[in-house]
Amino acid sequence: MEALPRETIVDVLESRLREDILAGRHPAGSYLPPERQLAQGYGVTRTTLKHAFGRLAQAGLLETRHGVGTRVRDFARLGGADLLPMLVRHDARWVREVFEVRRSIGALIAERAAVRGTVRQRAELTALLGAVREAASPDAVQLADVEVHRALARATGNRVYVLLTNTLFNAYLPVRAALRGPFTDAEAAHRRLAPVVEAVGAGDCEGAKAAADAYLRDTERIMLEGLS
Amino acid sequence: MEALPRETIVDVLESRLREDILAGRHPAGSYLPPERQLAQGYGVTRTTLKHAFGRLAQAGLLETRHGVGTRVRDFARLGGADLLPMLVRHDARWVREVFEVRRSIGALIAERAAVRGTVRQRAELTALLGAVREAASPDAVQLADVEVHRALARATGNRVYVLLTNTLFNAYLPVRAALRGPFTDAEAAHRRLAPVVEAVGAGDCEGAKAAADAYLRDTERIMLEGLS
DNA sequence: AGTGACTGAGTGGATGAGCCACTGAACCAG
DNA sequence: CTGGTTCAGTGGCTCATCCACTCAGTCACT
Repeated sequence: MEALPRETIVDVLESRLREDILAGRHPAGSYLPPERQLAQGYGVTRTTLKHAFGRLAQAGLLETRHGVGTRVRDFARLGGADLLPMLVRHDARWVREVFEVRRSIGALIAERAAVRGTVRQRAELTALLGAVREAASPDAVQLADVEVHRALARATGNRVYVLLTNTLFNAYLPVRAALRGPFTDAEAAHRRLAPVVEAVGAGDCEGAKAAADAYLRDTERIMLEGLS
Repeated sequence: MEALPRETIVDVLESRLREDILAGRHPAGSYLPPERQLAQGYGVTRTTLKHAFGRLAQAGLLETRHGVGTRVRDFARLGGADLLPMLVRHDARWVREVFEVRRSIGALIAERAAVRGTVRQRAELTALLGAVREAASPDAVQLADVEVHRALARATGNRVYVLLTNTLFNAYLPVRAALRGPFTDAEAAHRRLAPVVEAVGAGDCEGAKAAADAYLRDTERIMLEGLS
């Protein structure tokens, strides 16, 4: 089974603050109330509040200066891709934009993987593709599918592609339950994905690019019509 | 002048821990020593240590479970692009991989911007390009150059491209002093970048892609030869 | 034997009082 | 007007203490 969900006070406080910020209740550039006051307002200790602040600062949402205060960063302008998970959770319209980028980058990755993938990596791809067909539940199919894409990214030989892929998946996985359309039928999912793996396996760079683009376009369509 | 450098204990402790993790002194999957023991080892309070832990957990390097312990995540496999800045700082070999990806994605962005950029955005690009030529110091040229690329990302109409661009810049800007080669001559920098802005302004999608690729290739070459 | 409740050691989570360090503005002396 | 001083307000950090969770071992009961 799954491990997981513990909700500590800091977790809750962090989400609460994040929501307040993303919803614009604390505009970019504005200063938050002093820690002592804010902590009292939320009914927590200053220490606890600071833990939440620390995380949000690390995420790029806040910026604190000793002796001055804590201010909301202009994350829409300067923020990095690690904000995506929280942005997607906060506003589903981001999903479409994520998909568009995912499609372009997915095609790039398939192309590179076809050129650079090692024999070992191609074999791994085939094995992981098989796992998609064998997966028992739609959820498992979805996760198996993700693993194939991670392996594709690794096969580019460029670790930055792996990180980017993870970033995009991190944005997508938390809301994946709503996007399960393409994975209800393991056989069909396997059929859609297979051409990509085959083209990469054959070292067919143009073919891999086209197959990846087609795969991502199909999957995206099915996901979004389920969302409507 | 710049604002900046405060080094709090938590900052130092965080870097120290991060180094220890990235260098593999705490292998992925292994548990860190208990907080009380570790805090004593570093000569700080447990509270302070926990602040540092919080940041690293947010960054995806650690994973804490109540009653069990704190464990090092397999960030190389599962980490997101937000790790890039620390990875680059820790090992310069990442820079080359970042550049390769930057080149591919930069071409994508230019292509989209040519198709989708609004009149207003094209005008902004021209203005920002002008600022590159006018910049007084190499450092200013470099930052003006970055602003042009941010604007290009905005012109795609897809906010995810903006975030990705920021992520890649976040990886690059902390070490930018070592990569100033292309920006010592403002006039030359302007000359290299101009074709991209022009093609985007003209709505020439193929041309923009080619120009961006050429620009990024040139810049990258100059940077890396300065690096040896 | 097998089952299930109980217990205790070890872990992280949270608190609140207290002090230190920094910033900026107001003030004041030159 | 300039430059130093003061002070109120802010975040940084520590400490001592308690709470909550996990896990493995125990032990009585079946």
